[in-house]
Amino acid sequence: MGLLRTHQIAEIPDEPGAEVRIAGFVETVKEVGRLVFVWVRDRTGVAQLTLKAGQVDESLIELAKSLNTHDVIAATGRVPEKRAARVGMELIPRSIEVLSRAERLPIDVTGTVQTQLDTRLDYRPIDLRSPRNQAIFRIQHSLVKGMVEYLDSKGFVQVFTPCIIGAPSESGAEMFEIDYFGRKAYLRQDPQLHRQLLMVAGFERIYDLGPSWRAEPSHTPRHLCEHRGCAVEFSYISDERDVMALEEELLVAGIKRVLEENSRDLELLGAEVEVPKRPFPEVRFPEVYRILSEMGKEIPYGEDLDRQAERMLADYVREKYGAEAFFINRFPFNVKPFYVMRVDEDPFWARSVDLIYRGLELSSGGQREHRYEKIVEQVRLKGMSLESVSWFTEFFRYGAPPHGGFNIGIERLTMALLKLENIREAVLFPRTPERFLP
RNA sequence: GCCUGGGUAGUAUAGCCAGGUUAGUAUACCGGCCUGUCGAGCCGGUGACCCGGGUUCAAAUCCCGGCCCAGGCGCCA
Repeated sequence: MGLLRTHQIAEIPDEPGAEVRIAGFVETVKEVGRLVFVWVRDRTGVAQLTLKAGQVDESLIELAKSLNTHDVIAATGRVPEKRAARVGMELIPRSIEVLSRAERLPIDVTGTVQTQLDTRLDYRPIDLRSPRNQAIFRIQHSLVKGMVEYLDSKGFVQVFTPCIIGAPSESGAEMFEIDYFGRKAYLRQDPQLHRQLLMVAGFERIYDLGPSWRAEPSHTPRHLCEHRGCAVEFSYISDERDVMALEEELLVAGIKRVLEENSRDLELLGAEVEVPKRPFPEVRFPEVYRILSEMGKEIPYGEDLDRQAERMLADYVREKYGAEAFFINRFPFNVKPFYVMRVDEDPFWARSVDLIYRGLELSSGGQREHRYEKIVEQVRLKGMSLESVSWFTEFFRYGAPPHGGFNIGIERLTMALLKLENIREAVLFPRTPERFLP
């Protein structure tokens, strides 16, 4: 592929005498006496060019000595009779072509001196050259691929729902306001409501892979202003347990793909990954209050969990079930948005489910209310004006199947899977309250 | 948004509390030595106290203001 090179570095044949042309970034130039070693890295690995006086032209040795770290070069050479380089493949070069010169790098991408995340993000395209960073995104790719393959196998259709919406009707989080031809519009904070409208439309099984935006000035290692989600919605469920079962299988499918395809990347990152055992444990409200109380944490009846409570529940589940992934079900309706389905027999509680993995909230979801009168009632209970959400609610007058879904945060999942210390490591170009460049 | 901590060469850090030598170290970079390096080694060199104001004989160090960063909480994916 491509005429500039004949081989990617990992594909160089282990045949003495074979001539190949490779290209990549210069990783290091080392002079040992009159010997010169040049390490070249492409996305597949490292090769060493070995320049020995008498074996290659003097002018080539001079050129090699003049190379800078991260110059981009192409080199033609042959595989030596006896390979001495431990770093990877070795070539005796016949020619070296400098494709692009590099100034001294502003950050260390080798890991010899750890650069702080914020500085690395200032120079993100260069930071991303490190094998470690590339491993993160290859793994993320496999995760998403595994999930998509699973959904496809179950007949789900990938759809694209709007990112610009005309009314700030979803729950809680602040939205980014934009100028829409002189009118106010908003960037979605979740594809939630449009997914539901596709259930009204009779699509039955869909997923939307796309961005969401939160205008919250969150200063934590697990929040972004822009993140991606794998948002799933499907119809004809009997209750929220069907949603949980699907979510379990989805997560397992993604993680299995990573284990199948990324063993070297996982090793490079020192990440320990296991496929979570199914079924995932479930803890329910109001028992959650009792569990926490026994652990010494009092949350008033009917109130939401805080971060500490979430972590304590994760500890509880790990100890009791040995599980890293679990569900929290039946949240109090008063802490959830208007569209969730309440439990008919005890409407204080909602069929609303969070998925926690390695102590981190990966998704919210559950069964949605599909009965028009109930939706209207819940809008009123939330103190919202029916008018503000009628663009959504009105369609439920014309028939809607029972349905549910969830939205798994891709960056959160990547972060938890690889035990990254900061979610910004799991995004190419993170958007946080302080940063929207590069 | 509230709270806490921080800002010293390209990068990462020591020094600050207890103000006073040429601001130390690692790495990067430049030059030199070395014919098998692979975190190469050895020798030499370049290079820094976030900005503004104040206290003081003297400020990287103490005080005030600003800007920037990180983390905790809240919100959540």
